[in-house]
Amino acid sequence: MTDSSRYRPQEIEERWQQHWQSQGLALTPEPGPSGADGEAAEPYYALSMFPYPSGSLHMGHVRNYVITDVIARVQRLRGRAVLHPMGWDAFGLPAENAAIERGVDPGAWTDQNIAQMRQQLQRLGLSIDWDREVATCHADYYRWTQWLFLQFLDAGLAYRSEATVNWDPIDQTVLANEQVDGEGRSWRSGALVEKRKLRQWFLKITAYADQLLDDLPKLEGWPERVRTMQANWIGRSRGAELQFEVVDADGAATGQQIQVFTTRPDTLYGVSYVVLAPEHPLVASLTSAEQQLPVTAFIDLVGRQSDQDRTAEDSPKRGVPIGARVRNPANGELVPLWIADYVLADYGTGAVMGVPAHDQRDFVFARQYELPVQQVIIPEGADEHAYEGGAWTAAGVLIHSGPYNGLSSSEAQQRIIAAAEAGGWGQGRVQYRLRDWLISRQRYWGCPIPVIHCDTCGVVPVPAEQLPVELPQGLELAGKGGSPLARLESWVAVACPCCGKPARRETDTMDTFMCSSWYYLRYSDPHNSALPFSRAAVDRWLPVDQYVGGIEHAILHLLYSRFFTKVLRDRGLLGFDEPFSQLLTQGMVQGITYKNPHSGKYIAPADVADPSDPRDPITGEVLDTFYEKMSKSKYNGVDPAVVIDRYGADTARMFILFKAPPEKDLEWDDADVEGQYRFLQRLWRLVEAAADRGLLLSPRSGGFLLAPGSVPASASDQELRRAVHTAIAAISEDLDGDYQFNTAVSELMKLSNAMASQLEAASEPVALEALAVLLVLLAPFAPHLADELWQRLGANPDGDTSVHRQRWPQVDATALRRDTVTLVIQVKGKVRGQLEVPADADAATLEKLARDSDVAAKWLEGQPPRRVIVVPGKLVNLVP
RNA sequence: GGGGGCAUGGCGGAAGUGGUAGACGCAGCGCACUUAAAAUGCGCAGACGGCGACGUUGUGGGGGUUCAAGUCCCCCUGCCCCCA
Repeated sequence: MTDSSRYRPQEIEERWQQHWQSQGLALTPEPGPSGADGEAAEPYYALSMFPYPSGSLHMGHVRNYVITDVIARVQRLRGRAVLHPMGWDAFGLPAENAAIERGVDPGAWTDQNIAQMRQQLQRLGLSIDWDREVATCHADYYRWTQWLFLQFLDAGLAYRSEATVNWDPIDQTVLANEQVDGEGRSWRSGALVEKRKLRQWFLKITAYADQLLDDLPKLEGWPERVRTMQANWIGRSRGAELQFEVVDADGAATGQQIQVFTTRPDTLYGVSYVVLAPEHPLVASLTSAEQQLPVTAFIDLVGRQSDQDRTAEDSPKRGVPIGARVRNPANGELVPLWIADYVLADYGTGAVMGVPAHDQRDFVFARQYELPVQQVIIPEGADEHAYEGGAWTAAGVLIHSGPYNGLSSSEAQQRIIAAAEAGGWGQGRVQYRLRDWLISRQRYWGCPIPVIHCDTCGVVPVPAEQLPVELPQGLELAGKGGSPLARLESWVAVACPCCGKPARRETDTMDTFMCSSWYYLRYSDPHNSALPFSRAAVDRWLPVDQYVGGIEHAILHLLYSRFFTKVLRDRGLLGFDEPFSQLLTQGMVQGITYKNPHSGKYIAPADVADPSDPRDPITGEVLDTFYEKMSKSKYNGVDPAVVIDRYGADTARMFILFKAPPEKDLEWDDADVEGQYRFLQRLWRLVEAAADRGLLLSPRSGGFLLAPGSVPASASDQELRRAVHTAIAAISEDLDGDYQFNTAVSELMKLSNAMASQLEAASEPVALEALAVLLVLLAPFAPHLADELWQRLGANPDGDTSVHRQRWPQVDATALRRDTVTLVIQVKGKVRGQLEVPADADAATLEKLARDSDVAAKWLEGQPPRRVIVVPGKLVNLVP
């Protein structure tokens, strides 16, 4: 073989990328009748979660965009009109921090990063329609984020309110609940979040809690896990709101009421105290003179704790009585009123009834402060003395509950709620864990909230025709002390759009998740300068057919986007209920990681001399070896650019698709990358050798398949054809709905193996069919190599019949047919032998063949089988 | 504590509705080519026993249903994720 015909990806990939661009292969066609054949092109929308433009592409990005690219390319080959766009989630703190640290302009810094990442992405050979690119930090995009905010405001779904909020002391801003993790830390800075009472903007996502929850079962194309996570997050619980009268020292009603929320109204007779959150508004007025001091001290103490610390089940429960009593509305009993750390002001009514016998937290609390424990529920069928100890929190049968004795928990709940509603002391209520979405941020690099504060008119929206409210440029950013925009007096001071008097701009910017909650809608109509998108465009392309991204967005981004979609639907701006039909949550890309177990230090793989016996290069200690998400601090990252330089994008793509199923974590392994490179080289040699022998494809597009039903004369031709059509069937199935790229690649390998041994003996039409099918099936995975070989086979002499313009091949069922099949003979369920039998033999024939076989003779020892099970085409089981 | 998911060779992973476990690849071993190596090609390869044809055993552990279980049911163990 001449040297010039070796597979050198470095020499072909960039050329094809440029060629595809000049041919407009990735541009979004208008759906509808298209092409000479007049076939209707159905729209297909393939979308990856857009990246934050950090400036450098990592392997997680590569995996994400390659998966979506394969899907987009397959759909094009299947004749769909494909929308496959890309954009940038470009507002956010890294740009602002870079500005503070290095004195650069955040906008310029971001644009430079975008340019750099776009170039890195293009090296992967992605079929992205760059004409539809968006960046959330550009005014022609955020103008519409502001416009949409005003829609929320107009709908009564955006409001400003004073609330106890999460404050990130490092990033100097507030955060939404969704952005605080289980340990009470900021999702971005990792700082322990503090509680502050501030006046902030919220979106009323709770108004859509029911819909967001009830529509989850419709999302059949979503992983069960994500749906469960969202359901847990919304956390709907049904219960009751009950009123306890406050009484004075003599037991006379004072006229004040305490409202408690409970999911267990059936335990009402077991109440031995009532607890208020320390922040509850009635605490001050109800505290008795002698309890004043301890109550004040306690409130001060609790103020320094996080919600997580306060409500964790294993943390100690603390509280103080405030010196007042309330009356149980069911039995008239007087019980003390306490405040305690485990009750939160903004959850439910900020007050709970203490039922130590049937709630674990109440139980711990009651034990600690020697409050009475009254059992009112017993397990069904148990006697009332059978249980003693921890709280019995399950449902059961009521005791010590007056008229409700003997009822089941669920029946008692209904009756007690009914009694409360009739008696005017409570009602049934649904409670959510979901809080309203806090969207204001005291930072510069975000989308300005388009309202103006006027002393006369109050909060005035900026008129739509004055949008965008542009971010002022050239600001001095300090990173401390409130919103930077607030210090820019020339920007803040404006005339009220309503009355014309001097007024002040809102200086908070929006949470970046606002910007990312609607970008997938903008791609349908990215250049619209009159609206964020036209109803026609958005309804044509959406919902997104396939969305691909990381599981880390299971709650935040996906919940917010669903919320946006439902609100915009109710505003008549779009006509569907859910934004994403199918969701694929791809696993992480992990790198091999070495860690010194004693010092805890990470060691770079390059410093480990012998990977089979990894040791610390300095101390010689044996290192721990494991796979973990790639990151700089662990020295376990692999730079995509280095891999592409060395092996080409096609190898990187193939490796990443083959190594693991898409939703599982993927362990990066250089040896496997080499293996993948070898496979592509084998393909190259296989096709080149065929071309050298004069096997050439005519440029006619789509005409490479043999007529359906063709049966070649020779057995070897039939065998090759069977391999070809088996591959078509298997790969088509792997790419249908739930994606199994790993097995699809392995089917390509099998086809290539079959062709390597059978192609030379094959007749020309069968060989050409095999070659063409191989390259079309390969095209979505290794697009450069497939197009190069397609051309080398003569199928693209003028450059306009690219392999990517072909049609996905159809399976010819006759090619899969066999004359004989291997029949497995089992004796008592164990495989004892096999027999070649005619493929069309009926059950009786198969049974006879099996009974008469040597295997039967050997294992049945002359005894006739008691029973025979025949699975036609598969096996015969002889049971002695 | 509640919920969701997972467990298959040395490794990554395959196995429509129960029907030949280990496809495909990596690592490994043998052979060919080579002065040699690399590359390439051909072959072997779950474990145990046997020179062999074969046999036994085997999908985290234990039980069950079935002619037949990686797959279905029950119990247990371990790991991951979400919510407390």
